[in-house]
Amino acid sequence: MRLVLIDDHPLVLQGIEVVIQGQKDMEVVGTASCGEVGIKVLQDFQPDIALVDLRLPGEYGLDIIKRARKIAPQCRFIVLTSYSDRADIKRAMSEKVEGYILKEAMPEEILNAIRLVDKNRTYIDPVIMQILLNQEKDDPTEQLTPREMEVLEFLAMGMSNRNIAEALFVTEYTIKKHVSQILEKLDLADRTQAALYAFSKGLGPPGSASIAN
Amino acid sequence: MRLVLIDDHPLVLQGIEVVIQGQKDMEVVGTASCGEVGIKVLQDFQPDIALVDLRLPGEYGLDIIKRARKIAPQCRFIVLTSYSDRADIKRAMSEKVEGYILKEAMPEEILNAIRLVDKNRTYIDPVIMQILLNQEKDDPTEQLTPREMEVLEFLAMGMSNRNIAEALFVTEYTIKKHVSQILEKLDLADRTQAALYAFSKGLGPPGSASIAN
DNA sequence: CCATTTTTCAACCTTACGGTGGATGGAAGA
DNA sequence: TCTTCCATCCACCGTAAGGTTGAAAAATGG
Repeated sequence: MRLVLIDDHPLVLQGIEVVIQGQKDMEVVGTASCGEVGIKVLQDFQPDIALVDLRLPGEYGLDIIKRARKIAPQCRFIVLTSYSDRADIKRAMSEKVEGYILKEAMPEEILNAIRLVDKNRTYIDPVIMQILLNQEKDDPTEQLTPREMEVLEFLAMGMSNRNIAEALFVTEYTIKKHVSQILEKLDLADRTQAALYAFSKGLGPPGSASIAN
Repeated sequence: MRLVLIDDHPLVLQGIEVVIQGQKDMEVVGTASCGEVGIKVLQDFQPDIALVDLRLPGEYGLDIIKRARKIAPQCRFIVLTSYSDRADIKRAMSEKVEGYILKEAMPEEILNAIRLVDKNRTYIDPVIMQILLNQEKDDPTEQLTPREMEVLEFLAMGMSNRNIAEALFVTEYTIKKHVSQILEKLDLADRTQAALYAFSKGLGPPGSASIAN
């Protein structure tokens, strides 16, 4: 198995490399600490499996995977993520990948995942699986219609009803209606609470929770 | 030098350990992956230096350091943090520690920091230093008076003027005045934008950005 | 002690916001 | 086909929010 690692933390890189060096059926053929280099490495080495961090400087790890699919079609991708990133995980599920592992996981679990994926199976960390299930069970945003979700995202950007109306090419009346529905469904008092709620769930300007100022 | 490592990511732990094993003047005497165990380890081994992750499950790494000061007084503390946590860094500066390093840093930099701290000096990653300087230079919240900051925190909790007034034992007029001042000073349109702004800076309900849902 | 800033309170006005009720057309599904 | 849900638009109403101006304690700092 030829592996490529993409993570912006040298220590994590080192850690994984050490874990893998102990296995004789695996080999790390290349590493990268940002997406740009990562793409290049994937193209050059054409590995069997790539471990990619979800959070990379500049662009999301998922965008890199999307691009990498084209230049390294045979490569399977395993997403590395942290438990504290769970707000992003749901969004991450949109792009299909072969595996999800938590950085909090034990090294053995990582090896396990790699071997499973090598056998053309999918590995999703049980903790992540549980997060997804729980989220879909009692997440009030599930009650929102697609259009309401769209409006909620604009709310999370601090926009007024009028601006949202212009952005969506409808009248302000319509937006007011949607906002009312959102507030009722989520049991919130006003748009500010809705904005904060949405923002805390990872909506709003991408990455602003971490990139803020 | 006797070191203790506290980080909830086994891979990072492994990475640091490998880096340090190559040095003959250093020795890792204990590791922990959460605050509770961390305190115990610090008490038992009484190390010279401890590397502590800023984000730990449950409580903030800083709270652990605060507690650890009492049970391991001679121990110097180096905070490990990620660049994406920079919203937390400012808050972290309140608790005085001997060193700050980024996980994105090269291993040599970490060794360098440890050696400096061992010589009773302080090491702050130049990138972090720059973040702090930039923040203090053009951070609009610096223009706010203490009272306005207080009100801003309530805004970040999604509270109405009336509720804030009650909480602070003043009239609603006063809060309206403060809110107007805040909006003008920060160049924002309405309370929602103010709330989002404050929230992204780490105000609002503690840790809700990451613990949400 | 004086100047400045901060905090507080107040009146007035305009606008945005949120609640309520109703109406329409379309799409999806039983 | 009929029903349900969704998205859209409209009107009315009350209240909250934000801008403006002014002013008077209170604290700060030289």
